[in-house]
Amino acid sequence: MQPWTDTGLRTATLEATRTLLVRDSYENLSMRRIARAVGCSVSSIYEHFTNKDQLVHALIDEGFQRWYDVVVESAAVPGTPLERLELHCRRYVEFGLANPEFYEIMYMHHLPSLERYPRELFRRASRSMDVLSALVHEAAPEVFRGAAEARIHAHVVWAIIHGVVSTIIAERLDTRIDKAAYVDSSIQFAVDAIRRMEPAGV
Amino acid sequence: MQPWTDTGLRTATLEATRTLLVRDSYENLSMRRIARAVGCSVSSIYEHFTNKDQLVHALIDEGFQRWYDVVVESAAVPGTPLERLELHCRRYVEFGLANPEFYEIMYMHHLPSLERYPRELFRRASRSMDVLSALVHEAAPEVFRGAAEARIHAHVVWAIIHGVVSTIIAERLDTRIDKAAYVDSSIQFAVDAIRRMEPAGV
Amino acid sequence: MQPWTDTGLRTATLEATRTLLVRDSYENLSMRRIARAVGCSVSSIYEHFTNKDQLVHALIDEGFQRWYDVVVESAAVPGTPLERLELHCRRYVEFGLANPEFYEIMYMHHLPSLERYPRELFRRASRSMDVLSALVHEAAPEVFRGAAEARIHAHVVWAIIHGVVSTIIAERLDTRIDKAAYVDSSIQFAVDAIRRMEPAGV
Amino acid sequence: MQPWTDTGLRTATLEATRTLLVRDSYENLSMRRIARAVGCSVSSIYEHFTNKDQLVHALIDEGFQRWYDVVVESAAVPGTPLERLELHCRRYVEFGLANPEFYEIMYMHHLPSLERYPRELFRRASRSMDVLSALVHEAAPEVFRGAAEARIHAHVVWAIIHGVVSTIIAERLDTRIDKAAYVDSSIQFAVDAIRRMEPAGV
DNA sequence: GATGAATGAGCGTTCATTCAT
DNA sequence: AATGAATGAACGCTCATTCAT
Repeated sequence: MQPWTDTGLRTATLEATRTLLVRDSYENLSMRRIARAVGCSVSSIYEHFTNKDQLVHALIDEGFQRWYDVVVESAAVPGTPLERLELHCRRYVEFGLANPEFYEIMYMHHLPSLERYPRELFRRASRSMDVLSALVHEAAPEVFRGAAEARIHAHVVWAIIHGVVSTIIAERLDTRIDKAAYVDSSIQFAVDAIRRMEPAGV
Repeated sequence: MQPWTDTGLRTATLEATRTLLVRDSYENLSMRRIARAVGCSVSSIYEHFTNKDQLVHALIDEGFQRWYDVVVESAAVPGTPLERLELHCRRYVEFGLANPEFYEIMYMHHLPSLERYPRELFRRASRSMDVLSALVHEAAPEVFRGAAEARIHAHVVWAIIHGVVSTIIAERLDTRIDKAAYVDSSIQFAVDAIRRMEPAGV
Repeated sequence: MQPWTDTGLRTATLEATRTLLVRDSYENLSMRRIARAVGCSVSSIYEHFTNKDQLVHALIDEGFQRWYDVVVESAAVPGTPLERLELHCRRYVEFGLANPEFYEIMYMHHLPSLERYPRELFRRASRSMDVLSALVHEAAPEVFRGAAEARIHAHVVWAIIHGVVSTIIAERLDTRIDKAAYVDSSIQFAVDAIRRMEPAGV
Repeated sequence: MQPWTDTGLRTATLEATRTLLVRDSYENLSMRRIARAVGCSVSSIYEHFTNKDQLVHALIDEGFQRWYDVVVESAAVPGTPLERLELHCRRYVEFGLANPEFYEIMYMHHLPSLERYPRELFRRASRSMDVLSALVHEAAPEVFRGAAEARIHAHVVWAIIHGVVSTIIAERLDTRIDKAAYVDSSIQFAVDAIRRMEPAGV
């Protein structure tokens, strides 16, 4: 049923890599460590992934797929556009905080090292962003002269929630700040700004 | 009078490191490369910095100092609190984009690797954040029941501008997005949200 | 009737190996690459060849067989002994330059790595040399007190043509030298030296 | 007095490499083996040679220098041109057989792997060949219409002696052949051929 | 204050080979 | 007859760091 025959080791490798990413961050990720974590030889990993890059790409891909699944599922939840936008934002933060290992390689990492990231995977990565753009457009249709303008605002919304998630993940949030309140405020911030655009357009 | 005796090599090392960070990114930073860039032996660098970590810490410190200088200078510019908040945000983005090498190690880098970052330096780092908190409090004084609440909102504001800068630096901004418009919209977003809080408090 | 049952894969393997030898030279020859070129698994090759060594030996053997075929065919061409000697030399150079991949493993390669090269194959390899010895003996029969002496001179003749071929194959020939003239002169050299022995014997 | 300060390790490395080349041939030469032979760490070798290539180049260079020293010394020996040509050939064979490790990397190895061999070193390598060309020209001056023609014949002479040396080094010489007689005959071959050119020019 | 020499650990990757199926 | 899975050893090379001078 699966597109690739799973020998177990492939899955185990991806899983171990994920774990290592959480514990030691990307910079300390090495094929040797992965092998040690999996409990197999280094060369065995090369049987399943041609490269370290390819292995990471596979993980990134899995991350974007997982996030896209959440996006699709959220988009199906009934509610006003603004409610759905808020849900989207909330799910984004939840996803990021629940999967920091994915989040880091998906969104926080330098592109140069991922330069050879295949075009097709890139496309898969941007699908979710398109949904957000559509949501923003839907939430304040009269405001934006076109999809282009909505796209900018979608990216601004994304800047907020990305700023929130990355700050928390990088452990840069002031310890005196209540995390939940911080997240709530940020999302409120984003949604309110879009909401207030409606009268502004009149 | 100076906290550290400067033989010239110390300064040269920091400078070379900065240059290397811009050119090759943090991942490719090595003591050897630095020494080669400075034109001295590796051990000479160890004469001035006990560690690679310590050297990077010194650079981070320098970055926070630079940013704080900008903050102080901006705070002195006359204008309404909201205007000064906007200026602060704009300067922040400018600073980040103009000094990506500093920005990366200051804000985007994992803490684990900097675990031993001394407490004192941390404090120096948060001074600028305090100014932002004060600015936000000042801009909408009746709204916040206390400094704590203002602090949260200041962090939300920061999440936005940090999201913007880090997205651009990590080269993750959709190529179809106009960068200037993106920056402007984001700052407008942040300031407007704080501004609209005024009547909300009534 | 055949000494080995040929499933097609054996032949395909030898063929692919030959191609790889031409393209990537012996140093880059690996079982993996061969398997990839053949389009089968690595283990399948091990089904037909117990070793990488054995596979190479089979190829060497094929090379010596090919060269022997040329030798036999050349020996059948009518002409004086000296003419046949010249033809032999010319064919040798032609064979070497046309099959550099064979030539390299046949004549230029270190023996140590082929230590286990079976005695029988060695014998097959020296048949051609025997023909050359016979030719030399025939060309100047009165000169040599015995086959032993003729054999030495045959090896000297071979040293020349081998020197020529290996120099060209190793790309060590001075670029200012015209290759054809170089080959012609060398062969002339060899044949003339043998020819002039005739009167010397008187 | 020496152009480079010798810490001993550099020299030891070159020496060990030479030894390994004789024992295990170039194909089995590895930085690890060298380090093991020297009795130091791998990285220590990298302190003295930037590359494996560079290390081998240094050795090749030393080889060509050694051979050139012999060439110059031989050229100073009094005698007729033909006698000096013979001496040159004899010394060549002696040098090759006495320094097989040098000979292999100097003359028998594929160029591709040495592609990056610096131009200057190449020039140093060809100086000796120029001397041989001059010797051949001198030995039969009326024969050759120009230096170009002499150069070809010099290369033919070289093909002989190279063929002899490489055959012996590669252990490809028929065991029934007396090595000394083989060498003598070859050299006689080469010199006689050049000598007989004199009357041929009349 | 500065350096040359040295090192052990680690990196990504490739290799020939084995073995159960 | 053929294969997928796995492995240990080796490869060239870079790293942060130490230490005697």
